[in-house]
Amino acid sequence: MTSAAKRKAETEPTPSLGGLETTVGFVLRLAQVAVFKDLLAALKPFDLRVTDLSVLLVIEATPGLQQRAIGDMLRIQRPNLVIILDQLQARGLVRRDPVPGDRRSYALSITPEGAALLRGAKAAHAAHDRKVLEALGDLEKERMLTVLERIAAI
Amino acid sequence: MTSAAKRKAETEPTPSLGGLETTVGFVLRLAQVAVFKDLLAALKPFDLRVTDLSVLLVIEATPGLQQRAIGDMLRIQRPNLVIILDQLQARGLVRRDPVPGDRRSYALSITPEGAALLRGAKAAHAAHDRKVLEALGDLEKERMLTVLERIAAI
DNA sequence: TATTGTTATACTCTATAACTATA
DNA sequence: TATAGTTATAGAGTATAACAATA
Repeated sequence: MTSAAKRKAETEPTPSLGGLETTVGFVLRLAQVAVFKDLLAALKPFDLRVTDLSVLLVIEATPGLQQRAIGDMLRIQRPNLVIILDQLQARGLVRRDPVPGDRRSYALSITPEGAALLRGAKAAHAAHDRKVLEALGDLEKERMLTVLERIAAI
Repeated sequence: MTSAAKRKAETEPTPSLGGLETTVGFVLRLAQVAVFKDLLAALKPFDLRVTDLSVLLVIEATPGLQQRAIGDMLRIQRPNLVIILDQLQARGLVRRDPVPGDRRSYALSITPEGAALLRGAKAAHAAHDRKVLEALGDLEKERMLTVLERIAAI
């Protein structure tokens, strides 16, 4: 041990997280950050952020949906969703079509190009999700989802 | 049903999350946001953010700790931690004392005022944590922590 | 009056480069 | 040369107020 290291060992106490490490909230946060980082990396080849993918998935699942509905479902503020859709539309991935009977809103849908990109992105998403599921071990996914939903409803 | 509502029902399909709702990552995110929102509200009376509390807890648990060590433990970039500590110090909650043998760094500690505030904040934190634990139902906390730690290590 | 989408803006969190003073 | 703390700044992500067009 060098004298500097020795002095360091004398001076610095062994650090502790002060109980934080046995807190669900703290570990929940670490897990969520890790999952989003991993998913973001997986979506990199498609130039999509996590939010972009979620918006595309919702539109694909329910074509004709209006912006307001998507924002409500994904908890994205309307002004922020405008920007996201502008970008996706500029890339030719989604369309904003007129809604018969309501000229205020748009019917959103995925373009063929969007669908093609989504196929790859969904495969990457699935691979990522499998990694997360492996971390669950023998804890059933449904059990985990139920608990997380209950926490989300706090 | 009004004619507007009827037209709405005809036009808008029943929306779906497109499989997102059965994804651990998505629900994990909802849970984490809910937990942090609840904790932030619980800490409001003490004028502390979640990060402030975690920093105070770590310093209290290990007095004499240096800024770098705290940043590493809590995953806070050093430049950002400077601001946080500046604020806590300006409020008289923490102290930056000289470290014998290394004039580059500071030994951090909680002041009596900080300790007094922390007592209340810790009680609020504990009450919040009990709410989270209730949402776990019969799933043991240790089991949950283990799974979340494994996910965090993805 | 209320609602959809929009614009502009602000606030928080997080991240990076470069500096200083020490080691 | 490397490290601790700092400064300045930039980039996400998120939030609110106010507007135009339409209901």
